[in-house]
Amino acid sequence: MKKASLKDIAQQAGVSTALVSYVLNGKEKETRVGEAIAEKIRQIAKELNYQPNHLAKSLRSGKTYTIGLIIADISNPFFANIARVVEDEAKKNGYTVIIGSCDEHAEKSWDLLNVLINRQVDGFIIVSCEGSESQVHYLKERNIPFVLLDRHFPEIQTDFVATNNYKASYDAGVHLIQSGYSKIGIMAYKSNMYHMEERVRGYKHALRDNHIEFHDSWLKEVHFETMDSEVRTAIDEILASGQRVDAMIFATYGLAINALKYINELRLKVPSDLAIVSYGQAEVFDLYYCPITYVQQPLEMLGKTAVEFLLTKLKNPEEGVKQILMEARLIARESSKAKPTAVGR
Amino acid sequence: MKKASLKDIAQQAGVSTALVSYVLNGKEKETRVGEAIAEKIRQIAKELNYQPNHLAKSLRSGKTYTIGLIIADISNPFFANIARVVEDEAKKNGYTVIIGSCDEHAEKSWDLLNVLINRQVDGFIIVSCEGSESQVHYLKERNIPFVLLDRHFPEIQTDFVATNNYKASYDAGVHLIQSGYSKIGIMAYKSNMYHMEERVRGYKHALRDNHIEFHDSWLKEVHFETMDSEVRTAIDEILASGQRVDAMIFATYGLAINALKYINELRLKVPSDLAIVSYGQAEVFDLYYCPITYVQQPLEMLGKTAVEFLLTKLKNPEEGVKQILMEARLIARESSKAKPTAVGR
DNA sequence: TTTTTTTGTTTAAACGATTAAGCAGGTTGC
DNA sequence: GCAACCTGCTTAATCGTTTAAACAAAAAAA
Repeated sequence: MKKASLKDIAQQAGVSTALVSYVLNGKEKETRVGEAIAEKIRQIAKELNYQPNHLAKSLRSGKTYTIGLIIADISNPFFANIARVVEDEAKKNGYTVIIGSCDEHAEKSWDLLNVLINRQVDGFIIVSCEGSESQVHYLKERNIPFVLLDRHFPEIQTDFVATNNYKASYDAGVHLIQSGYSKIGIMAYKSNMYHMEERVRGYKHALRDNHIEFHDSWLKEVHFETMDSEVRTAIDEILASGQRVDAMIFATYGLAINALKYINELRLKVPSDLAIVSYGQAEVFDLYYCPITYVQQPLEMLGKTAVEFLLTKLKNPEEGVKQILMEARLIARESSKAKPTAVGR
Repeated sequence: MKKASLKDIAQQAGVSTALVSYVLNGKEKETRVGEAIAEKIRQIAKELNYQPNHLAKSLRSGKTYTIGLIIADISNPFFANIARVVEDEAKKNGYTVIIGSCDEHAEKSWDLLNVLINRQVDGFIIVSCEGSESQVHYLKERNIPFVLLDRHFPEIQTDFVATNNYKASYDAGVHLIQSGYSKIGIMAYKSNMYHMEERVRGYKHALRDNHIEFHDSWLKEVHFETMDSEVRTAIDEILASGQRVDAMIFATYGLAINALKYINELRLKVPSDLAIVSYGQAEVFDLYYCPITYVQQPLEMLGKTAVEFLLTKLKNPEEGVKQILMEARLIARESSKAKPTAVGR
């Protein structure tokens, strides 16, 4: 059973395809189609279960009603959740999303970008990875609409929707300090991505503003690709250091997971041996024997707003640059509970 | 800067678009294009950074090199992992995946199906939900290639790739029994989906084969939509019953998560108060204070095989029906460790 | 020299839609 | 009675490709 096309309907109705198109697109009034023939066309369309061919429509109109979503990894719960929000929000507006995982790899990201551009997506929502500045510039030059999500490049003027990571880390630091911890480490990715730097900067400022001297050994930066092993040595080091930390901030979900596994192996007790605050969001944090304090990013709003920005841009390409930093919320749990032995406050 | 088309290249080279198409598709030999002109065309194509328009190609060829993946929810780690495997495997073969989440809702699933059919996907990989039999029949009638993944309808003859759920549950049951538990409950979705029934059936047979009488109160079926509250009452009941269970099997990840939260609230100790085996797969199971024994489904193989089945079907639509049930592996952990008070063995 | 074959290229239809423009035939206005 | 306007429809171009078929010119075979 071949799919019915406009032509098939036209033939059955004994009219031209133009009329069929008009009627089926609700333009019968403007184009003065006879009421009787219109009804007949609708009838036949229903009988043949006519479904318009999106490819043809898109080729003609230049609009595919498709948006490309480039993220690091769909199997990471943070991105999976974001993706879900984006999918739903897009669908609400008649758009379809194509998701691509680039594994924090600029090259894969380029590939994805090109594949999706060839597929004529109308625009992109992108969680940029390190070294992908050129891709952003390319999109700007080519005048392809896009919105950066979760991460952005401050030196490049673009639309973006992200979290105020500085503030989030600052809050996390202050929270730990107020809970009586004073030797606070942080683990982050080795990266010059702005959002990562901000996460570290916020933490440092929290220390500074509370008159705690920062020690270089407290900052552990690991490579994304070799995270599994590096996290372990990093933990070993940070615990062995002269200034052994009593609390740690993990700048991403992946780091926290790896660290927690190792911490369990070491039989360290959270929070008595080590207090913890992490970025990210997942069931683990609730179900861990000692529920983990975490930085709750406004996932839903991030995703929705990104879609919204992109869609308005698609409607009105001339509109000005839209940028927004959303505030995260620190969800305090057991893993950072006030130190019983705290003397200070 | 408009995108360069075949026509643009043809104009610059002073030839017809046909030649350009031939050269750029590597058909210069068969179609005897002059070597000099061919080189010139390639040169100009590179200069203009020509990227073929996928829409036009697809419209002409009837192939989009796109496959639709319909799952319950991309934010569920099981599906997210599957999706990732499918994405990678598809990309390897030059295909793009469009993912849709239907929330176990037959109606949403229909919507997705139609949207994707209109977008002319070449075929589908579908994790069917309850009540979607008609959709499967529709695809068969319309002769649209598809493979069912993870779930299937035994009464409908289709390609499928799934787990041997009967065996998996049977193994889970036997494992618990051998570990000294004898009052074993199971929580599943209220559903007449085959995979769910098999999970219950395997469990029942494990009891039967080990001369343990099954009690109706040991089987708790909850509705997917109202899972949050129903799981709690189910746990309350199964623990209050005359035949209080000492172990439980959770037939899905979602059920386990909800149950564990409640079990934590109740301050029940796993496994001493209640041993646990669960389906699903996620970091939680590793990091729970008492690592959870779980049924490890061969995610990677499931996804890869589904793509493989679909692609061979796309290449050769006439080929016979392909069905495969893969074996799961029980990963035994603390949550089902041998009962210290066990008398039997 | 004429016919056939080969070579290199163009033409044009097709995929399935949209839409500006054209064209009869009927009404209305003056 | 003739221009102007409506009404209801068709024609044909277009989007960017692919590809069978046609074609002209040159080379080979007769």
